[in-house]
Formats: sequence, structure tokens, C-alpha cells
Amino acid sequence: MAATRSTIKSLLRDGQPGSDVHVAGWVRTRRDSKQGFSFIELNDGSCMANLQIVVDAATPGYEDAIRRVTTGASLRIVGTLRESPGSKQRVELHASTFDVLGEADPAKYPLQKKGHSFEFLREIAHLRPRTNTFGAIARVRNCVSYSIHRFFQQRGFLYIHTPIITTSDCEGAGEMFQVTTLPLDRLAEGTPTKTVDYGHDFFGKRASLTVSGQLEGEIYATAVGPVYTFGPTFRAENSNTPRHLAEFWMVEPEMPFFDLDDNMALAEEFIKTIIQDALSECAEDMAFFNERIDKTVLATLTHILEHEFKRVSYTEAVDILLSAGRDWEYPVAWGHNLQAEHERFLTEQHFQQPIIVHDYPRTLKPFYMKCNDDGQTVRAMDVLVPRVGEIIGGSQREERLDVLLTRMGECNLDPAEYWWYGDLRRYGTVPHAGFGLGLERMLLLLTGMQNIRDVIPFPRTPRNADF
RNA sequence: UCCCGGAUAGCUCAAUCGGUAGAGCGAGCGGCUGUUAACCGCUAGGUUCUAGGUUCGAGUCCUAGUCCGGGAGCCA
Repeated sequence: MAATRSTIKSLLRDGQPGSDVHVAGWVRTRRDSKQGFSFIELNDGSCMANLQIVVDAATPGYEDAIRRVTTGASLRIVGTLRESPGSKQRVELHASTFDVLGEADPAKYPLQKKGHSFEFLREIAHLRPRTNTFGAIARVRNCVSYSIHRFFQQRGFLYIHTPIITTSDCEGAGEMFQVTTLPLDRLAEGTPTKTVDYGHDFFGKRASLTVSGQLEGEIYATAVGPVYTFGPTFRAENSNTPRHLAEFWMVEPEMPFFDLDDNMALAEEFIKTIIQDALSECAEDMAFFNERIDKTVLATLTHILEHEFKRVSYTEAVDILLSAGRDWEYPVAWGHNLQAEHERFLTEQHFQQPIIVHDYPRTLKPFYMKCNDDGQTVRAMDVLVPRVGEIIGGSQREERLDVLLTRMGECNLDPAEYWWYGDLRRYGTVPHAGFGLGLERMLLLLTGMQNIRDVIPFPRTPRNADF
């Protein structure tokens, strides 16, 4: 008898007929033959495919146990691997013993053998990873995460860390920070002093959750060379769309001695590497997405790999839109933000591939982006991909102290608040650049999934932080 | 936050003009079968999102609210 548990993935790939093996997992479905045996489809999450278990009625305890083998139940099986006469699998496991570890009442278990809407599955986020789709998403998300680390580690980047949030009050180990978007300043108007004295707060000043690790990334990038952050990021915007989360994961590399062209080249190589890794390491899951979620996703990804991302300046983009010969819901004019309809036209219809729009008007972008000599634009870049839209935003950073201070003035920021950011320019300033990649948007591109709430295990959106 | 649309069985949905609440899937039971989205038969399963209102009568019409989806803005 095999004492060590094998994964279903390894058995389906390498399992030899005649070998004794031990598996455990969750029942997807059971089919009985009254001629004296039952078929069980077992899944352990190691791969998309199930292992077919054949249980003979002569197996010890069969009569009593087989009734408890229902969809969702957990099982441990010991038996012998054999070639399968069926056409849908190479091998199957003939059980010599099987134990029901945990039952799943079929009258109550929410997951049925047939498909469920993603909206329904969001309500049972604790069970949805037991479905084909969410198991595949979990594996691809893991693959992408590893691919990201490998990409930067192979290039000598240092990984810098970032924080975490929870609404659960059952972690047990003491007082927790309250996070709120309630207007405390206004609530304070009903108090005698009519002010919130953050001096008495934990940090002695008003504190928030991070919306980006970029500025801190610059600190290390101008000390130890290229770095990247990869962690959760929080935005309290009241955004209710299939592309926004209040808590999402972002990758932010920051590179000294990089200009915008270097930045764009790295971003393109980065995205293509992630796609390549997902296709080669999660082939079975990717085939599933192409078959069941979006029949164009593999062709789209292959097309992306085979073409260079088109560089288009903001000014060129505006010209293209103005000469497109069609009406826009939002008028196109230099100096205005590109609207979603404009971005979609450019990447989905005009170029039909990912594009990098660069050198935006300075009035549209934050203070830290490097100003061009034309006095009108900054060295910003957005990577736009079909269907998903903006997947990367980045820029070359302004390394000239005087220009930076001027820009802070234009943006009504107090340079004293950013004294340390200024110091990076006062002492040994260097040209540098970086960008941010939204992990979940990358997953939308890879999987063909429509809603960003379905590519993160536990989505946080306005009015929703369950599980 | 704004503009649309929606909420009916465990799930996905139907219900004509305001007139007895239906189907498929799932579940239970039985049959059949080296099966594999199995198949065939029978049975059970409903506070029609909530609170008001109109009406002889409301799933259906009106008002308010809650939640969900799509689009927009913000962005990654």
C-alpha cells in the first residue's frame, strides 16, 4: 500500500498502471452501476482534471460508505492504478479501501454538478474555489505571481514589502486599527473643539492605507538599484465597475538610470513574459478558459506575443481619434483625458493590439512625472490592452529639484510634506523611472474573465468585504 | 457617485390585458447502464427582495428603500 499521498496531477501525467497509490480530494460527481461498482470523479485542486475512481461493490464497507459519497464530500482512497478502458482518461484508480473524510449533504450543498452564475458564486466565495473555473484562476494567479518574482529576481531587482488589511475582528491577538472613509472631520463639528486631534492618534498624525508604494520604491531604487514592490493596494474610490477593486494587488518596479524608453521596453517584456509563462505552465487551465470562458483568449494572447507594442504619443493618439471619421460621446481635444471609448477604439479597432500611449499633457498627470522641454507634456506612459484597457501606468520621474518644486506648486502640494522626496533630488539625484501593473487586470487579460471580482479570491468593493 | 436594467423553487429563468405560480437543471426515490455534461420515470420543493399604496383581486400598476448586473467617471 502506498503510504504517501499522490496528487491527481502527478498520477494523470506520470502514474504507471499496476502501481499502488493513495489519493485524497473532493468528489465532483458519482455514477453508480448496479452491476456492482461505482465511478467517482475526484478532484484535489492540483489540476483541472478529475481522477476517475472505480469502486467495486465487494470493497470493504461499500454498502454503507457509497451512499455518503456525494458531490462535495471529501475522500481518501487507496488502490491500484490501471489503464482505463474509457476514452476520456489514460488511467483510473481501482479502490481497495476508501474513507469518507467528510460528508456534504446533497440537499444543502450549494454547488451542483452543473454551471452556476459568477454572481451566485460570489455569494459563496468560501466554496467557489471548488469549481473548475475558480480552481483554474487560483492556479493561474499563482503562476503569474511566481512569474513576476522570477522576472525581477533574474534581473537583479530587490523585492520590497507592503502591508495588509482585514475587516475580520476574530484574529484574536489584540487591538486593531479601524479603517474608515467616514468624514471624521465633519463628525468632529459636533464636539466642543470641533476638530479631530490626530496628535492623540496612534501615529500622532492622520494615517491611511497605501495607494501606491512608488514613492518609497524611489527611495530604495536610488540606493540599492532596481527594486519592485508586490503587494496589496487600497483605493477608497466609490468605483462600481468590473475593472475596479478597493483592495487589489499591484506590482511596482522602480529603476535608477532608466528613461521612459527603457521603462516602456521593460513593461512590454514584463507582460509578454507573464503571458508566455502562463501559456507554458498552465496549459490545461488556459485551454479551459479558451473553451469555456472566452473562445478568443488564446488567439489574443498569441497575437500579443507576436507583435511589438505600438508606441503612440498622446498627441498622435488625439490626431488619430480626430481623423477617425466618427462621432464620440465625449469630444476629443488635446488636453482632455482619453475616455474609455477612445482607448478602446485605439487598442481594439485602430491598432488591434496593445499600445503604449506616452507623453501626456502635464495638466493631466501627477507632480512627480518628468517634464518635457516643450513645457506642455510629461514623460508618462499607459499600456492599454484590448478588452481590459489600462493595465500599466508609469512614467519617468522628475529628478530635477527645481522643476519638481514648481510642479508641486502647480498641484497645490506642500513641499514641506515631501521633504524626504525632495532630498532624493538634493543628494545624488539620478534619472529614474517605474510603473505599476494591476495584477487582477493582468488576470482578466489572461483568463478572459469579465469581472475583476472573479480573479481575486476575496474581492473588496464598495459595501462588500465579506469572507 | 451618475444613467439604464433586474430581484419569482437550491440554481438559471418563464408567467399574455391586473384574474388558481410554471419549466429546465439540481435534490430524493425507483429503473437502466464501463459510466464520464450519463439516460428514463415518479415525488417533494414558493412569505414572488423589503415596507407602504391603488384595486373586488397585484409576481404584474404606483411610491420609497435594499441588493445585484451593465454602461460612465476615477484609476491599476
